[in-house]
Amino acid sequence: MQKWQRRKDQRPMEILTAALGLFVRNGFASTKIADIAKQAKVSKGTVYLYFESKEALFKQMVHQIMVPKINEVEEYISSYQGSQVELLKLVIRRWWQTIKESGLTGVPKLIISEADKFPELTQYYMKEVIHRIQSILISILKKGKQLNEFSNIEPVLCARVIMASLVYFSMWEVSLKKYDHKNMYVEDLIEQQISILLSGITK
Amino acid sequence: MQKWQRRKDQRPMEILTAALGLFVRNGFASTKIADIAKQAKVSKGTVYLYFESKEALFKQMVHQIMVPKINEVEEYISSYQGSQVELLKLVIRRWWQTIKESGLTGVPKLIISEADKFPELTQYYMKEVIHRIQSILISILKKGKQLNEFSNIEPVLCARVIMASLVYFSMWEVSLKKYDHKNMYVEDLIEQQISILLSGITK
Amino acid sequence: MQKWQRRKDQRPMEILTAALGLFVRNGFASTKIADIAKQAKVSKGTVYLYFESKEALFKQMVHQIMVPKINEVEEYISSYQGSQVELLKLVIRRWWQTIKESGLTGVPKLIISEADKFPELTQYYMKEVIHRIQSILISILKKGKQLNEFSNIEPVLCARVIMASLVYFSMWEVSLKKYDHKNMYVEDLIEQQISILLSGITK
Amino acid sequence: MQKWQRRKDQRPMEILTAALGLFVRNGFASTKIADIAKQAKVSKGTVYLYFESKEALFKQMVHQIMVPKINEVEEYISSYQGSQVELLKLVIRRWWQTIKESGLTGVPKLIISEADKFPELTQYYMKEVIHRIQSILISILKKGKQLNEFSNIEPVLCARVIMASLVYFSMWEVSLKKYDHKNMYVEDLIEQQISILLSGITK
DNA sequence: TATGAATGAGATTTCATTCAT
DNA sequence: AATGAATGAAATCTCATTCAT
Repeated sequence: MQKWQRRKDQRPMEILTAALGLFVRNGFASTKIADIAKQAKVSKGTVYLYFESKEALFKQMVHQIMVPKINEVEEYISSYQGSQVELLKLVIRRWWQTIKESGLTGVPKLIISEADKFPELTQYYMKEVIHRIQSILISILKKGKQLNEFSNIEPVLCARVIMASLVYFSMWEVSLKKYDHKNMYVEDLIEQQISILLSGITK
Repeated sequence: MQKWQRRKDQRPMEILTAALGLFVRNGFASTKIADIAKQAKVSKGTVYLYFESKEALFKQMVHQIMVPKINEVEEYISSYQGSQVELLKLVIRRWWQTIKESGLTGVPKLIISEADKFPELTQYYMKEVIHRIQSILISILKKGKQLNEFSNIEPVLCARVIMASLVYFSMWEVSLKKYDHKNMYVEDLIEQQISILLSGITK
Repeated sequence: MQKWQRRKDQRPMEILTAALGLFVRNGFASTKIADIAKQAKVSKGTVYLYFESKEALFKQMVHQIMVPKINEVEEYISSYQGSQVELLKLVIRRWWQTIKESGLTGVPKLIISEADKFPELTQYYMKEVIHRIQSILISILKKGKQLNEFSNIEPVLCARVIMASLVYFSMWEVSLKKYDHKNMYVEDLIEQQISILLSGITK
Repeated sequence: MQKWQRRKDQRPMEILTAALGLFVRNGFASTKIADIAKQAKVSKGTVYLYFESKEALFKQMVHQIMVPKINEVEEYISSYQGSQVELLKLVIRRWWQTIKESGLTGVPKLIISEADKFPELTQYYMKEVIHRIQSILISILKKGKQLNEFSNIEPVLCARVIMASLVYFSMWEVSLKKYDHKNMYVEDLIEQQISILLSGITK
């Protein structure tokens, strides 16, 4: 009884975790409920015990797996004291660190791949993840400009340029890395990005 | 009022063009042959007259639509005379211009989404598109370093950072743009990217 | 003009001959009009110029290819003068010889395979081929019995037993021979059959 | 009023049995999965639950339905004590009896019709059925010759002549019988065959 | 609660037949 | 008369979902 109860509590997340990996690798349409069940070591029927449909499972997966992580960076950042230059470095490194530790590296690829199939989800993701990180970056850039730490850049555009490569790196990690002829690491790419960003490449 | 017309020469490309749009929007698995046929204004049977299977159609689409465009940037660049700084700007702007004019904006999204389903295609794309553009960037960066135009950056990593945002922008254009709360243009983002890249943001 | 006219006359039989080979090998349903057209070195459209449908083509094939051969054995036999024992041998050998020379070895297999798909055709074949040969055999056997050449056999049953192996041999030739571990010839089997039969039924 | 029942163990054989009847009547290509499903009183999907494809179903049908019957005649025969003449009669009668009781009358027609579509299956059938029965016949004929029961026949050829009519009779039963103008029985034909054979080969 | 056998709607694919050229 | 591109009805096969066990 006790054991079953515990299972009942854990099962949904086990299924969602299994689903995430498969959805990232194969996309929504190509991922079969049978595969998810197998990966989660339950039967197909059990998946339907916890989730109404494949679409509902997908949506809940994105929500439940992302929600608890969204505030993390924000909280970490807001408590920080120091120069905007250091803060900018911190945010960039922290994004990758968090996304990787949480096993969410594949989420951006998934959102971009399935955007038009799940518009509300995409809007949610844009609003709650992308735009919030961008806001953080914009506020750092604006403050840095005021404090004369940064040159005359356009914070809104600049924040998007920074996000662009960060999001791309996570997609590259799950999708193209294995087909790349060079053995590279996202960490190195991010450091290079920080370096270019902060110091510029022209003399 | 004819039931149909004989247009053996035009059909295949019309089908491929219809397919590209749908594959980019919906992905491989969610795109139905019936949709492609409808979009190309032919019957389902006609699609199979020119392509062996849905997979074969997908592969030919990527090949036939990409191959004629690959050399374009390369040729344009190789004929250029001027400073490496100007050349770098040129390459970046030209990439976007070419990809947009050719209607290939959606290809990167497609490749990343379907990478594991079509490994040979992904390798082909990496080798013939991504790595070739990267090589061009690397050679510009190396030459610029030698000529003292650029500071002490690492050309290989730097080229990838540049590619990262460029590739991301094209994915954003076809996938996330419509869900973005701000009305932005890739052209502006690219100019900002060039600006940051060339001048740096720290004083 | 003249040449075309000649073609117009020959085409139907060329198509029927091509069809016979393919129908025998692959059966009715698995034989494609495209295959027949290819084999006959015409286009699909041309097949429909001469035959209303695939079924009509099949029926005409059986009729036109068989009709001119049916009377041959009968005529040959009826003109023969000699003992019934010799006549019996003659009929048996002649059946195989005729069927082989006419390229009709595959017809029995075809009729048996497609009997229920083409009942009228099967009835026609039974009536015009099988039963007529059987009648010849029966009349020989009866006469032989009267003339005391043969022992006390039942002509009707005996004729069918003879036919059984003859028909089987032609099916074996086109269907199983190539999968047989021993390299055998129908001619030898027929001689053995004749030998058993005659020592079995002659006094 | 239940929508369906769980009958994992019985389903496969029910489907195979349904398939055998339809394949024998209509051939491989003309038999639709929908027909088999209907006959077996399951849905199309259920057929694919137990069999990978139509071809796989066909192959398994031939194997599973034939294998358990193959040894039956052999065992029955090997335990027999008596003269070779009696044994020969026994084998011939037993073949028909077994094939009929097992509902396998249609298998020879099927094999001959589809031989070239399923070469491995045909080889299997030749090796495991036809050649084994032939071996039994050959050994009886040889032994009978040694024991001076039989005249100077060629056992190998003779065995094939015997098989020829036996196999033909089973094809006739399922295919041509209903189009025959005389109402005959295989049993009578077999007795006639035995009668001719034995007076033909016994001394 | 958990299972996985059974279903059936809908996808891909085939191919006899038509008809513009 | 001849062609073969185009069609669409019908086949095979897939898989999300249901429900008897």
